Amino acid sequence: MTRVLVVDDDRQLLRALRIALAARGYEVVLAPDGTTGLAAAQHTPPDLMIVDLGLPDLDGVAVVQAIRGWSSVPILVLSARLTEQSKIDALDAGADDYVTKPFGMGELLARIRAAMRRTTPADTPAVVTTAAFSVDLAAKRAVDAAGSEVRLTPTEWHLLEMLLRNPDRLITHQQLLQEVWGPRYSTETNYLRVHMANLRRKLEPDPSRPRYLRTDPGLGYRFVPD
Amino acid sequence: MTRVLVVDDDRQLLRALRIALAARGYEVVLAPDGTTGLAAAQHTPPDLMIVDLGLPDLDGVAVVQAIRGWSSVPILVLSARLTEQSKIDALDAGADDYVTKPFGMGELLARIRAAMRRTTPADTPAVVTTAAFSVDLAAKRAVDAAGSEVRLTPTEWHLLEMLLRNPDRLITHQQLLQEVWGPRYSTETNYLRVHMANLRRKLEPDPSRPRYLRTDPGLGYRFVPD
DNA sequence: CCCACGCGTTAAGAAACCGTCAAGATCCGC
DNA sequence: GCGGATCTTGACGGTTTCTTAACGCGTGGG
Repeated sequence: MTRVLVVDDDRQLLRALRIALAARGYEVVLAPDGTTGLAAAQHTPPDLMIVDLGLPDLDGVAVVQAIRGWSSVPILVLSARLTEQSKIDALDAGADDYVTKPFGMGELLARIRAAMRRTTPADTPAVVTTAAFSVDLAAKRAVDAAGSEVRLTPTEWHLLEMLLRNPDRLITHQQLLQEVWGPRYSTETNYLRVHMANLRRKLEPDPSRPRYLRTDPGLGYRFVPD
Repeated sequence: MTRVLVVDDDRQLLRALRIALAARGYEVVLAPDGTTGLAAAQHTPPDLMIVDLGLPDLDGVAVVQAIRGWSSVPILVLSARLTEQSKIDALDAGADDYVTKPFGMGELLARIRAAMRRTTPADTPAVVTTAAFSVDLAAKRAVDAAGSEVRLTPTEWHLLEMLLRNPDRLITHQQLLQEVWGPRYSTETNYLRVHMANLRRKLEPDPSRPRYLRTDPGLGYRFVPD
């Protein structure tokens, strides 16, 4: 899922953006000031950032420069400032686009789509490797220890991704079912057993004795790295 | 030198742009209408395009769509129109940015720099060769193993380019549909099946058993090099 | 000891998806 | 306008994937 980080101190705008973006299937992370925004960008790297120029602590341009020091994530700058120079400064600091308040939500969403469209190339490796298999979550590619390709179905990818993104952490039946099948299926633990068995058959050295995809009886599953 | 193609019918604006861009070291090509602009884009492929929405012959959106059929050159749209929908349409047609008239020359230049900054670093090899075919993405030329030329349609080029630029990497249905047909078509997986079949018939040694353009059922397609 | 329960395993039918084809519709140059 | 190329659209059968149900196994409690 595409993650969007919004850095803005206008609570009303934050709320509107969260609703509009979530409705389009984006994952939304909010930050009320520059410091929090920079921390969030490091902690949970977003696929796109929206930054207000008028922040309470740092200047928006400073935030853009700080991000550009280590990331090439698309940045969309918002501002109520009308001067041309502020636009030039923001764009030359490394912003990808500049939108003047007030703006229409439809336009902002279209600009987000335009920015996302440009960032397909091999950016995030997102590779998890163990002694028995190696999985590239971004490329949706899995290979076993011998190096031959392993084919996984959509459901298997979805399950595996949740587990691999949370190494050593228990993921409950409910969490898995809600994420993969939706909120109505939180009791169908049958599905989990079947698909986990398929995953193990494809990835575990000894499927009947899982080494990496472990069961926590009565609770859920977890991925245990080497 | 960076070549900029400006498509606009406002003589005064053309003149101002030519002077301002030339002063910054850009090579400038001017076109007074959409037809001339499209011809110029084919004849002398620019590194960036500036297109006015209100052209005498074609709609600017149509020009953007036509360009996007075979090229991913950055496109900056100019317009005096104020409606939000016209911005959304232009951006979704494949434009990279939208600037409302009247605008400051400094802002336009900053937006040009921002657009150029995004494209320059990630230049992928323009020629992809396998045992069965060889494709020159820049020259839009494909030849089979025997060396005879293969004719591909604009849609086929667009699809093939996305796959070839991301070897071994899965490209989802959504990504392909959004890139080639626009965000409104993200459910028309029918299109993909038809055009992928055509591509395979033209490029694969055994089209019914794809070796290079592979299907990941339920997910998307990927290009697997030798 | 027996039973209830959760888990892993398997297999078969249902559903979704894919490749293929061909008939319109549309767009293009001439 | 005309004719060719390209794209859209709908239908069909084959394949993959998902769902569903049944069974075996081990554990722990009665």
